[in-house]
Amino acid sequence: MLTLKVIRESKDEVIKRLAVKNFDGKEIIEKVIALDDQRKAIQIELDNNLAEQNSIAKQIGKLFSEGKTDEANSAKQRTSELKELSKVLSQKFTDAEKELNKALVKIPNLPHTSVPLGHGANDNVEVRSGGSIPKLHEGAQPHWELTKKYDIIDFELGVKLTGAGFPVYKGKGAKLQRALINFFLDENTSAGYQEIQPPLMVNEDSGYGTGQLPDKDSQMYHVGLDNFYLIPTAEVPVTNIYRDVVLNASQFPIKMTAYTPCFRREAGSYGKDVRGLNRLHQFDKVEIVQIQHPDKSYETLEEMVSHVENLLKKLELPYRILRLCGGDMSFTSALTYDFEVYSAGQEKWLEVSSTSNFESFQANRMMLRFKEEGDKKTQIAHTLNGSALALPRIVASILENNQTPEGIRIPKVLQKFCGFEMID
RNA sequence: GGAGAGAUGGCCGAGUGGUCGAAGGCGCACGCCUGGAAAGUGUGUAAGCUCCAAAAGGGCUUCAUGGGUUCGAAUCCCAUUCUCUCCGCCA
Repeated sequence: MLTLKVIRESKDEVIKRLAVKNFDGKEIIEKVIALDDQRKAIQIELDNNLAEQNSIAKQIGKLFSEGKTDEANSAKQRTSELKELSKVLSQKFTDAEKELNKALVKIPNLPHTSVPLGHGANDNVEVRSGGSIPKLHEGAQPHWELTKKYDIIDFELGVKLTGAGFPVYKGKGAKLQRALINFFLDENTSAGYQEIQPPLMVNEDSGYGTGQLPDKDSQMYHVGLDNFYLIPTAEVPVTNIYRDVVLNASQFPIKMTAYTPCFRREAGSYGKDVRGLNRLHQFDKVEIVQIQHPDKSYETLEEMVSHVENLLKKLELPYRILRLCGGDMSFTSALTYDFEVYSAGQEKWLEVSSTSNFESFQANRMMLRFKEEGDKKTQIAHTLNGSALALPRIVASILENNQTPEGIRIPKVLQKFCGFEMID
C-alpha cells in the first residue's frame, strides 16, 4: 500500500510511475486525495465534539464531588445532544476511513525508475546469463516422459489421491527433492539467513500484510471452517513475523530463509505451460526474505540476485536473469528480477525464481517500522524476497538437461545430499 | 471436546466507575558519581490519527477484539478470539 504522504506530496509523479505498470491511476489518485480530505474534515469535527464531551464529563465529576448535584444534573442534559451528534460523526468517520482504505489498497506499488516499459514477457530485459545450453542425444525427452521412464514422479497417482497438480515423488525422485531442499537451505544459512519453519496456514491478517488479500484470495486455498489460508509462498508467514513490529535501525538487515510447500489454486491457467512439473498446485520452495533500511534495500536486492545466481551456477544450469518490465511485474513489487533456466528437453525457459524489492509497500500494510538511533519518529522499513529456489522447474531442467542414454546425471553439488550420482 | 481462571505499556505487575495513558519494578537512554566500569543516584522512556508552514504545544483514539450500560469505563454487561490449569483424547 502506498503511503498517503507520497500520494499527496507527489501526485503527478505517482500517476506517471503507475503508468509504467500500465495502470491508469489518474482517477483513483484524485479519489484517494478527495477521500482523505473528507476523512480529515470529519475527524476535526468529531474530535472537537468528543473533546467537548470529555470536558463536560470531567466537570460533572467535579460538581458531584463538590456536592453540587443540581448543576451536575443540568450539565448532563447538554451531553445528550453531543452524544447523538458524535454517534453520527463517528459512523461517518469509519465509513470514510473504510472507503479510503478500499481505494488505497487497489493502487499497485510504484515501479522503480529502472523498470523498463512494456506490456508482457517480450518486453523484459535480459540483464545477464550464464551456463551453457546442452546438446542432447538423439531421442531426448521432456521431463514428463523421463519421470515415467525412471518411475520417480507419478502424476496420475497424485490425481487419484488429490487431483491434477499434486504429484507423488517416489524413490530417487523423492530423495532428489530432499537433497535440493537441504542444499538450498545450507547455502542460504551460510550466507547469513536464519532458518525458519513457519506455519503452512495463515490467518487473514497475514494474507493482507503481504498483499495476497483482499484481491487475490481466489488464488489461495481457503480452509473455511477455521478461516485459514494455505500459504502460496513462505514469503507470507515469514514476512509477517515482523507485522506490527517497530525495529531498531541497528537490527538491519534481517535475513530469513524457509523451506515450505506452497499451495496455489492457479485458477484460470490451463494449456501447454502446465505440463508435468511446469505448474503445480502444491510444490516445494525455499524462500529468502530480507527486511532492510530504505537506504540500503536496492543494494540488498543486488546481493540477493547474485546469491540466487550463484545457486544456479552451482547446479550447472543454463540461466538468464531478466529485469521485468512494468507490465509483467506483480502488484506489490517495485523492482523484480526473474531467473529462468533452460530446460532442453522441452526447449523452454522456465521461471525458477522471482526476486523483488517491495520497498515500503508491504511494510506499510503490516505496520513494519523502525526507529533510527535516538530518533522518536518511526519510519517504514523495506521488505524484499526471492525464491532460492523453487524446486519443480529446477527438477525439470536437471532431468532434461542431464539426461543421457545411460540415465540422468545428478549435479555434483547435489550428489552428497542425494547419496547417488545417477538416476537410472 | 468438558470445567475453571485469565488477557494492562519492550517485559513483569498494581489498578473494580471520575483525580488513570495508567502505581511500582525490570529493561533501555541520558546525566551525576568513578581512573574506567559495576553499584548508587537523578531525569526521561507507547503507538496511530489530527491541528499548526515547522518546531514548541494542543486535541482525539488505543488497557485482547467488537458491541453495550453510563454525563463519565482498564474497571460493569454481552459476544468473539487467544492464553493458562484440570479432565478427556492423542502424534
